[in-house]
Amino acid sequence: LSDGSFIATDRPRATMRDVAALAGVGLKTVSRVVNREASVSPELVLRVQRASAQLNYRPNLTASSLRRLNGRTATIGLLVEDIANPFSATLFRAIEDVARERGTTLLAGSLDEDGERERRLARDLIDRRVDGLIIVPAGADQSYLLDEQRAGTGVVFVDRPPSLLAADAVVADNTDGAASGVAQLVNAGHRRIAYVGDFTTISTARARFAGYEAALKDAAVPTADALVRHGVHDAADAEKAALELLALEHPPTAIFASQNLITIGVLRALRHKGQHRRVALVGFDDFPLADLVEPGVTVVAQDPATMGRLAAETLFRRLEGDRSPFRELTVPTQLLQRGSGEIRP
Amino acid sequence: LSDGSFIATDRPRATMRDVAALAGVGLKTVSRVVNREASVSPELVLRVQRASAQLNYRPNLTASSLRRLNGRTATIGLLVEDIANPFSATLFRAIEDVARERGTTLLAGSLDEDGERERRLARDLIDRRVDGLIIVPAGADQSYLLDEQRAGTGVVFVDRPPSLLAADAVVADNTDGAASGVAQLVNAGHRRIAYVGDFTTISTARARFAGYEAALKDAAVPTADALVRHGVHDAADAEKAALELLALEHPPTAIFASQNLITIGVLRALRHKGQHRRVALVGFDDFPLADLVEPGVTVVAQDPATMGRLAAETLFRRLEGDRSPFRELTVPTQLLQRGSGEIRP
DNA sequence: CTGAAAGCGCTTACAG
DNA sequence: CTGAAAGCGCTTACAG
Repeated sequence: LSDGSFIATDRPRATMRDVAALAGVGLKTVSRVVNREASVSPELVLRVQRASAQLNYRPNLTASSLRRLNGRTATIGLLVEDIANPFSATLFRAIEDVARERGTTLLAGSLDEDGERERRLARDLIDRRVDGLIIVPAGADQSYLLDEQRAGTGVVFVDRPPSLLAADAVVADNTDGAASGVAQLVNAGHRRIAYVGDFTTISTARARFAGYEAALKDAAVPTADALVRHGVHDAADAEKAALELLALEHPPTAIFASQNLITIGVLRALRHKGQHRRVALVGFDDFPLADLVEPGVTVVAQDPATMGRLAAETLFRRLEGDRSPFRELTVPTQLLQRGSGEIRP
Repeated sequence: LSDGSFIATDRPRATMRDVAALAGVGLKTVSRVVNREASVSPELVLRVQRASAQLNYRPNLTASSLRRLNGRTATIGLLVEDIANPFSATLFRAIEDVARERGTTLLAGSLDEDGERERRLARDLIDRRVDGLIIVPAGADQSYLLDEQRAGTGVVFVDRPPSLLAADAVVADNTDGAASGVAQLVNAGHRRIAYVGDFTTISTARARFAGYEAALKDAAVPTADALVRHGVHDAADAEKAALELLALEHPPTAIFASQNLITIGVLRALRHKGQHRRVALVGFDDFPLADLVEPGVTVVAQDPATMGRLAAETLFRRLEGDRSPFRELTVPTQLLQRGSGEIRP
């Protein structure tokens, strides 16, 4: 064990050639042993393994994939909104578990709703020759990936479908799910139901707003522009928007929030105003501890673990040669009644 | 836009050679343009760019790093406990932000406290020739990385220091932080303070337990084995352990939890038994919504964003040639009093 | 069962 | 300013 000073021998890494020389065999024999090809005599296998261990040899995967016929790197890329968001983190973990079974490693990045960054990071992953990409798209146009698809890279979208590109996608039942959440509020007796949602450039935000409108229409509840807030993206925005709604002359008696951070922000505003037991709240997308606050937060729960698993399985099927038509898989949501959505006006 | 059928031209990807041929220049000239080397005539630059665009050329980063002298791949590897845990996810995001400024991409994996998996995944990342590794170690021996360090790979540990290996590390002030949390409970008047903590194989769990013991000793409060539960790793374990503690003949009047999932599990048990306003609770590591439950959960908050940033900055300094002695950076924790820790016996 | 030669897509070292 | 040759560490295609 060192005394803490920096170790910098910069001892060069042993190559296959070095192992071959030490073992007294040809380069190709070392390659066979490393790749566990059967046809090597036990004695040579042993000599190669000894030399490998002695030199602490580690194969260079990037070099091997260069010459390999299929060019596969056993790497896939994942682009999400923000890895620090629990939805994205759960997606990552589910995809990681599927990838691990295939000996595949994940490159990942956060897009922060920036379409330009999406293109830049996707290009970066392509330049590293990932076998496939799983993307929560931020931009409004994914046609830049067409040539990539043609070159054989697997491309699967998750959470949001692609625009201007045909590809596989795994999404939640955003419209129906949102409608079920709003219907819950209607059934509790509410008529003044506010909507606090994300940028309308985001397809899921549009779909959820459509569900909100549909549920109101179904119940013959008139919509009111004053109760609708688009373009709210994080918890701080949402808290502000909710405070404004509560300050209206005719404030809402219930609020529907289009994603987890918005729900949390609205919740903070309700707490701040002491209205959390009086104004009903339903959020889209579940979040940790939603059941432990008082009252518990009623949510339309998505299933990000299933969405991630399905996206990864779809990608690997494509990489294994599946050429069937593209599919859009819809993962059901589930209304979890915990109290906040059952408050009556 | 396609009709939804699978596109599979498998049009081969254009290479630098193809671009050179189409532009009517030498291979090296294309390389110069791609790498933005100055000494190319404007006319040739234009021809190369036209040909590149026409062929939808994308450079192969793995091929370029192969021949490049420093062998750098502009990729770093991150191994955490579980990317779905908010602590790990925040760490990832902070490291990602530093890496992005350096044009570097992240490969990441979850270890689930499995030392064998740590070695396997670390080897996998090494075989992909990452420039550096940032690791939350799961195993009890990181000496397997010594040859890697010598070969020039940057290795930085975060959250937990390495064992049997000298390397840079960024950690929280686990012992002092835990002691401050337990001191809060002592100051509120408690004498029967339980400890619910993780596996003692985890160095941070040991350090936090040491803080618990030190705070009790400082206050001349005798320790009681019946009030100490080690080996609790997730929320379900913690809920069970807390229920057992509450069922003791002389149950604790306060509980100290050694990490975020344990705190949440203990909280569930207290709720379940209707004891959350009677039994005090302090947790190590903050978590979302800890301030929104009632009473708010008093925690010893870590700063995973700062820890991740410092770890990444340390790694990049090493990659840029810093040869100073290894350092262990300690990031302070902060006691956040929210109510649960201020409950009196 | 084994290995020498060629080549993957690029950068390096060198010559013009 | 430009490009032909050699080589990075490996796999392929082939010959023995």
